[in-house]
This record gives sequence, structure tokens and C-alpha cells, in this order.
Amino acid sequence: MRKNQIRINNERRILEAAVKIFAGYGYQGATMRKIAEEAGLPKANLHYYFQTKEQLYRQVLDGIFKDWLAAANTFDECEEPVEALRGYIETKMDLSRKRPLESRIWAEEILRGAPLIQDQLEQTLAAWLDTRVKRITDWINTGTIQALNPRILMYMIWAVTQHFADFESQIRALNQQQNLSDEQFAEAKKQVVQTILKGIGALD
Amino acid sequence: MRKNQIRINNERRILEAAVKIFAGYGYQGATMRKIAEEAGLPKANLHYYFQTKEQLYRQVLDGIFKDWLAAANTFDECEEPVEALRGYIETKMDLSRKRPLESRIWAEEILRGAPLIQDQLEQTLAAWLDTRVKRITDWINTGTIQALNPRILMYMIWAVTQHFADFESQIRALNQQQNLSDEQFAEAKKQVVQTILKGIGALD
DNA sequence: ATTAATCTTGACCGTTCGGTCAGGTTTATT
DNA sequence: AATAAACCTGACCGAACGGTCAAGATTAAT
Repeated sequence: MRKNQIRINNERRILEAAVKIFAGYGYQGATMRKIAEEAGLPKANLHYYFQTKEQLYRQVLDGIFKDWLAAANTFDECEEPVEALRGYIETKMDLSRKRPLESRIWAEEILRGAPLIQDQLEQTLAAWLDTRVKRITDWINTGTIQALNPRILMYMIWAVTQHFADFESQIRALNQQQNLSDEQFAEAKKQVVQTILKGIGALD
Repeated sequence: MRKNQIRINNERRILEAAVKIFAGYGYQGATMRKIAEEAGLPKANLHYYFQTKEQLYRQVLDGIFKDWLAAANTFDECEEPVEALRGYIETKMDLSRKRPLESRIWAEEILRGAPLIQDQLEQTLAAWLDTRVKRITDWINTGTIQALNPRILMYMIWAVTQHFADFESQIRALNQQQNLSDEQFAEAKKQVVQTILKGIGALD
């Protein structure tokens, strides 16, 4: 069942190039020619490993979706709401910092109405969210945090953390044409955690 | 200087169609043919009023940018931070609810690195933000709200409010395939305001 | 060493894109 | 009524797109 090393290497090269190009130009704006150039391979070779542009794009999305879900590990492992939410928010912030391209591909797919991942949203992600909503509801029922709509809390966390990846070019333009430095980003991370936790009455 | 009525009408029709198509397909995915169909005009007619696709897109962006800045009126008119921020957040939420298409076009432009509006971001928007940052800094200095980075606060407000427009399809998929009802949206608006204001220590 | 399987690639194809244009029609001006 | 200005549009163009394919090169299996 183990694939040939050549196939493994080339598929990885192509997928990495595809992430860059899809993130930079969007699905429609990305061309197989650009991806081939980025990967350093002839265009026809891409079609040998991935039959169509859409299939290549789907595989890119699948990889992103897995990271999305995996980021919830800290959330699940912690007992206390402050720990769990802080860990989740920080993990999502780190993901935005380290892998902004993936975040932008995801954002564009949703922006376009999620034509290719609607099923995964309605099933896998919806189930994933339900589980976390239940945990938050428990916290509310035991009086650990104040009453609120857990879904809206999650939307807020997603919105804020992913904003630093998706709107990076806007933030840069508003920061003297400089990307946030590590220090600035650390400050942002701290303030985001602080504001949300305090905002839901989990601090003080 | 008053333009002919025919021109006024057709330019408006085309711009309205362009907003729909650009929002639904992105800049690259949108075609002059689709916009023409949506507007109910022959394609060649579009090029009579707007020489190129890019010029049409620029005019759409300009309109959105003006709404963006105009949304800050309540922010400027109010003296107290709670009033000012609540008003601004609510205005931005209402804008996301009533004009999600425009928000998505903006989001996609930023996502792609703001190739056409970088100058406006660096100048107009940067100056706009500076003014509001100064006001927030005053509040901090007079002890009305706790110490924080005003820019990051603004990013958070933008992120959360626009999320309800930009990620509408994701929220729908997580809400039994139904868009948020008016009641649900009102709840979200309230919780967003509450969380942010409380999060920055402006409440209680 | 031979055969089979896998990988590589330049050249090519039909389609669709943004954009052009000539020539006709309608509206405004005098 | 005549002239000018503005508006309309089917047909067309070169370029770029995703995708195909046959033929050669490389690697794996025996």
C-alpha cells in the first residue's frame, strides 16, 4: 500500500505550491500554469498526479480542515473554562500566525458560499461544534461562566483569531506598511485572550 | 454637469449587478457576461459605461469604502466610550446584516492582498483609524476604560462584526442550514456588544 | 537482461475570457 | 426639420484557460 517515493515527493511539492497559489489568487484566479511554475514542474505533470484543478483544490481544503479540527485539542483537554478557552484561542492565534495561507484559502471558500465543503461543514464541523457547545453549556449550568450563547462565542473566537491571517494585508497597511512584529503579535494575542475571557465573565 | 438620466439609470443597474456578481464569484470568477445578464443588458453595453472590468470593480470598491467610513458617525458623535463603542459595533453589525455582499467584496479584496485599494488603506483608512485611536487613548488616559491597545480593539470589532457577513455560509451550515433569524441575529448583536464592552472593562 | 509499470513532457484542443468596433437607433439641441 | 450627440449591440478578436495525448524516459519487478 506504500506509495512510491517519487509520487510522495511530487504530490507534496504540488500541494505546497497549490497552497501558495490558491491563497494568493483565489480558486478562480489560480491557474494550473502558476501552480506548475511554483512547483517547478511542467503543467501536464500536475494533471498526472491530480486529474483536475478541482481535485487538487479539494485535497488542499481537506488538509486545512484537519488542522482546523486538530486545533481544538487544548480545548478538549482542559477542565476549566479559562484554561480551555485560553488554550484554544492561543492555538488559533498561533495557527493564524504560522499558517496564514491556509486560513485565507478557507476564508475564500466560505466567502464563495462553501461550494465544495458544504457537506463537511454541515456534518463534521456541525458535530464538532455541538460537542464544544455542550461543554460550554455545562460551564454555564455550573455557574463557572456567565450565561451566553455558546455558538456566538465560538463565532467570535473564530472571527477574531482568523482575522489576523485573513486581513493581514489590511493590518499591514495600518501598521506603517509593516507586518506585525513578533512582539506586536504577542501583544495582540494577549489582548484578544484577555478581552474575550473577561468579556464572558470568566476572569475577575 | 448633470448627467443624462439614461446614463444614471444604467450605471446604477450595472453597479448593482456588479455587486451581486463580484460578491458571489470573486473578482476573477466574476465575468462581464454574468454581470451583463444580471443587469439585463448586452455585454458590449457594459463596456460603453465602464471601459474595463477593473474600472467597474474599482467603482464598486469605492462605494463600499464610503459606507465603511460613514459607519463611524455614531462613534464620533458620542462622548462616552460605552455609548460610542456600542453605537459603532451595532452599526457595523447592522451593516453586515443588511449589506453582506459589500462586506464580502471588501473581504476578498483584502484577502488577495488589497491590490487595488492599498493606497486608500495606507492613507485614508490609516488616517481614519489614527483619529479613533486618539479618542480611545484619551479614554484610557482619563481612566474611563482600562489600558489596552486601541488598534487591536478596532481589529477585534471589525473581525467580529464582519464575520457575520463574510462567513454567513458557514454560520448557516452550523444553524440547521438556516440563515440566522432576526431574533438570532439580535441576540448575536447583543452578545457581541456585551462581550466586547465588558471585555475592555467599560461595563460593571 | 528483459519486461512491465510508472513517470515525464511538448504540443495541441475546444472553450471562454475581456475587450473592440462598425453601424444602426434613440434622444437632445437648435 | 435637421443636425449632433449619446446610446445600443451582434459579431468578432487575440489571449489564456483547463485539460488531453502520444511518445519517450526512468524506475521497479522478474
